[in-house]
Amino acid sequence: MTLRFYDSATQEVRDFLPLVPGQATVYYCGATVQGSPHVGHVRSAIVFDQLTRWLAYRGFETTVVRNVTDIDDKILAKSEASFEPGFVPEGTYRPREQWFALAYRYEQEFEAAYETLGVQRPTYEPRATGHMTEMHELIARLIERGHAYPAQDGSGDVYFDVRSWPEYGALTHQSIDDMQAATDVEAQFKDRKRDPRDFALWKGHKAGEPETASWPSPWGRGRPGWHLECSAMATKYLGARFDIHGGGLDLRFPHHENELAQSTAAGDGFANFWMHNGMVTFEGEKMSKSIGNVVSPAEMLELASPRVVRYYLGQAHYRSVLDYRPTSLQEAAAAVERIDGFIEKARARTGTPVSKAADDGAGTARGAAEAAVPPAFAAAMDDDLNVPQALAVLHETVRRGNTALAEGDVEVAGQALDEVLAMTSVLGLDAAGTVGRTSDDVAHRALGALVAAQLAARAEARAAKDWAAADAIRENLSAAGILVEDSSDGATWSLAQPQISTTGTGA
RNA sequence: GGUGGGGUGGCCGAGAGGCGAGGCAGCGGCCUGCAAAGCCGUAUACGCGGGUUCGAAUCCCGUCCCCACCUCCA
Repeated sequence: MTLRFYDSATQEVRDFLPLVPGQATVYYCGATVQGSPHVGHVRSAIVFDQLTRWLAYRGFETTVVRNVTDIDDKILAKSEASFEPGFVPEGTYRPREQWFALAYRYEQEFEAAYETLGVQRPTYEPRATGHMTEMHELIARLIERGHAYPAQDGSGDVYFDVRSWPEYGALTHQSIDDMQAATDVEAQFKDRKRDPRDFALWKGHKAGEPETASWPSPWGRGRPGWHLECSAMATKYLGARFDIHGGGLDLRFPHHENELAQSTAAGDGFANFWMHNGMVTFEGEKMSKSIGNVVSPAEMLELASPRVVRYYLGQAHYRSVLDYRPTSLQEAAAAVERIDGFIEKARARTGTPVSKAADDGAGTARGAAEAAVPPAFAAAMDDDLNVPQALAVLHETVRRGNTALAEGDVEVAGQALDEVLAMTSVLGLDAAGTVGRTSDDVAHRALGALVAAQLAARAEARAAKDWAAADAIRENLSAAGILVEDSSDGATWSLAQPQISTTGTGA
C-alpha cells in the first residue's frame, strides 16, 4: 500500500516517495500573527495535523516545521494604529501595543487554539525574526545569480526579478503576461521595480517605522519581505529539498509561488509535493477578515466541545471547501455522540479503563492507541487523505460494535472498540477532548457514588413495577443534567452534553 | 482577461462506467413498563441538453450557474 497525495504543482495524485526512505519532511505555513485566529486558520492546522499523524502511523519518521511570521506590514500597521491618539480598540486589539508584543500575544492565541483542538506541536516552530542571517544569505545568493536586485531609487528595498526566472508561475500555471495588472501598485513602484510583478525580498527601513522593526543588512537597515522567511526557514530545517510543503489554498499565489521562485532560482530543489487545503466559507462565502464573516475557534468552542469542533473542521476532504452554517456543529455533535456513546458502552462492558486509550505505553492490550486501524480506513487515508471515506469506516465499525454489544458478544465489541479508538486517535479526535466523561477526577467519582445510590433505588422501584417512582428518579437526575439509559444489564448514566444553540454566530 | 476548484437525495458529504459510501433529519419496524440508546428496513440523488456504450452520477460535445486565486489572506 503506497501513500498517494495530490500535488498542486503537477495537478495530479502521485505516489508519495519520500526523498529519504522511511522519513518524511513537512513544512506548512502557520500564521502571520497580526490578529486573532479564525477557524480557517485552524482548519489548515488540523488538516496538516491529520497528514502528520497519518505519516507517523504509516511508520515515517516525520519532521514537521510550521512557521510563525512575526514581522510583516500588517503587524506594524496594527501596532502603529494602536498608538494613535483617537485609537478605539476593536476586537482583541489593545491600545499602545508594540509590534513585537502584539505579534507575540497573537502567536500565543494561535497556540492556545491549536492546543485545545488537538493539533500536535510541530517538531519545530521557527519565527521569522530569528532568521535574518538565513534570509540575508538567500538574498545574496539570488543577487549573485542575477535574480534579485537592490532598488535603484535608494529605498533600500531588494526585489526578486521575476523576468529573470523563466519558471516564474510554475506552481500556479500562470504566465506573467496574463496576470491582471494592479495599476495602482504599478504606478507606486514604477521607479523601483523592473517589473510590477517583482516582489520585495527586503524592505528598506522607512522614517517613522520603529527601529526595533529593522535589522542591519548588506543593503541597509530594513526588514524582510513576506515569502522570504518561509524559503529560508524551510531549507534551514528541512534541507534544500524536502518532501511536502503545505498551506491554505489562498497561499498558492503569490506566497507559495514566490517561495518556489526564490528558492529554486537560488539553486535549491525545494518542495517535492505541494499540498493545499480548501477554504472555510461562511454560508457560501470565503471566511476572511476583510469581509468580516469570520468565526473564531473561541466562538465555536462556546457552542460545542473541542472534540466536536475538531470533528467538524476535520470531517470534509482537505481539498474541498468547508462551508459553515449554524447547524453544522449540531450535525457534527450528533456524529460524535454516536461514536462516544459506543466507546463508553463498550468500555463499560469490556472493562476497558479510560486511561489506556491515551496511554502511549506499549503492551496495553485493549484500547491501546497503536492498535491497528481497519484496512479500509487505512486504504482511504492512503488515498490522498480521504477522511470522509475513513469516517464512513469509523461509523461502520461503531455500528458493528453496537450490534455486538446488543448480542452480548464482548469479544467482537472489544475488537470494534480497539479499532474505533485507533481511528479516533489517528484522526486526532482524542487529543481534542476527553472521550469518557467517566474520567477519574475526584468530583466525578463523588458524583458517581451519589448517582449509583439513585440508580439502585430506581432499580428497586422498577423491580417492584413502581414506574412512577422509577420515572421520578430518572427525571430528577435528568433535571440535574444526568442522563440515564437502561440496558439489558442495568442502567448507565452520563452527563448531558451542553445543548448547542442554533442562534448561530453573528459574523 | 488569465489560472484553478465545484454543482450528488430534506441537509452535510464520499464516489468517478455496472451490486445506490457514511453521518444527520424523516418514515416504518424490532427491542423497552415508558423513555433513551441501539439494531433492521426505507429515497423521485447526481445543474441542464445532446451523444458514446449492453450499461453513465462517472466518458465525449455543448450549455448554465457557483466559488477561489491573480492585492493582504489558512
